[in-house]
Amino acid sequence: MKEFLQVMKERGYLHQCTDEEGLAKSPGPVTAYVGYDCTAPSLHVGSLVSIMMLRWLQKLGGKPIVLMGGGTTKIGDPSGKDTSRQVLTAETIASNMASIRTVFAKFLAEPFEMVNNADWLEKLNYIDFLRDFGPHFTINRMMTFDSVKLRLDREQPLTFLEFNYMILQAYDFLELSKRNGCTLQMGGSDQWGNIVNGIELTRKKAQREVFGLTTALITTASGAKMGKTADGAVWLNADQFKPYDYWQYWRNTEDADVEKFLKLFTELPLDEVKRLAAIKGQEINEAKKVLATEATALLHGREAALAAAATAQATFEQGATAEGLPTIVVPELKEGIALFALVAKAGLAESNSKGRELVRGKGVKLDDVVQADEKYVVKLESGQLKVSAGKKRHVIVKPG
RNA sequence: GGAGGGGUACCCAAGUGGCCAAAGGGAGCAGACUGUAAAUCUGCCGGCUCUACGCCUUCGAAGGUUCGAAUCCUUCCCCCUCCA
Repeated sequence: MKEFLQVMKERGYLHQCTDEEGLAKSPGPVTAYVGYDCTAPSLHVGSLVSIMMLRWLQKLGGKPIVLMGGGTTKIGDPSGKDTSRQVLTAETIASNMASIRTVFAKFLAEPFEMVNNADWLEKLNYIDFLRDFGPHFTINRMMTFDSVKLRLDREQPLTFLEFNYMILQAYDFLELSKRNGCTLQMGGSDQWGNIVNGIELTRKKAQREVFGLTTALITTASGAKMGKTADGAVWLNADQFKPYDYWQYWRNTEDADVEKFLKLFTELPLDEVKRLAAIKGQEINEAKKVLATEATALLHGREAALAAAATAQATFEQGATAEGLPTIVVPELKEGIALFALVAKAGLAESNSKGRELVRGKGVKLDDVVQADEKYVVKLESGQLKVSAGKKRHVIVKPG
């Protein structure tokens, strides 16, 4: 356990821990869990930090539990949010959960526990639950937690439904400590309050000493939250975010973040990380490529990572029309199609109007040549053409 | 229940009868510079198409006044502050 904490600290995961010394002294393999929402069909890179923690835990002999919030997602966590979450249907939650599961199989070795809190939360009887657990939570105390306080301070409504979320999450911890001998809950810093509640409840109801550990919210050096790109969130599921795009995401890391990300999102030894991070100027791009390949390999496998790296190299460094770029068949090419329409067809712009704007703004290249006339007619009987929007988005189009 | 203040585009925020698809900022996209980085500068930035200065939808909701309303009137909904 000591070793795990050591790694957490060295690699920059650790933000707060309820009792570091106590946790370090835990005998035997520690069982720890992280809870995940099922609000979307995929997790995004924001969740990656905690997934990596579970991975490290397992590598170092601990037992990771992945808790799927099938029950709590029906309530909606108010932490860090200004407005209530939209209520999802049970079907949506179930299908999201199934989709999210696949990611963990890539990061964790079998066997690992995966549980769904709907299994116990949905069995609860309201009156019994209130009587058993209600007395352990005071409103006074709950009002002091950030998730509640922030909402109130900002004069945003907090519904009773959401107010109950932290109680249910606390109950999860108690339940897991009983059924799985779980003694540690990990999560993002916004989960601190929820985690602390769980620890207290477990102590009161089960007389067990359990621990909490949080990570700092990971932001880029320029202060932006991680995980946003031109096309939205950086999803972990391959069907929503292609390995190549994932590789690109890491490749585009800011200089100032390279070291931090290498530590958090790859498993390279620290001296190797240090060596890579020491590179200055243009050469730091080499470090970014390593970061991209290593991070992609963890999620999508080394083969996919290397393929992405090769595609990127061909596209950016040789200016070639690389394999691996998305290819779209546009039959209209035979007849000739206006450039703005082609851009839209190729998925590089949302509509013809957007296509025009992009072309006018000198954002479109045909086989690496800028073509700023939106009405330029592209005609292609056979073969293929590379259409680029900006520097990073490329598509191959062919007539058939 | 009483008295005030407020609800504007993805977010913040101006606008208080025509010049308003609506200032400014942020975010986003593109360009320049670079290193597929950051910072900076420039352009675009409600939507759509036949790109016209055209059409459609927007200033909490519904009606009304007016040639014309985000702006005035009426009713309603929601939020905030103070009082009870």
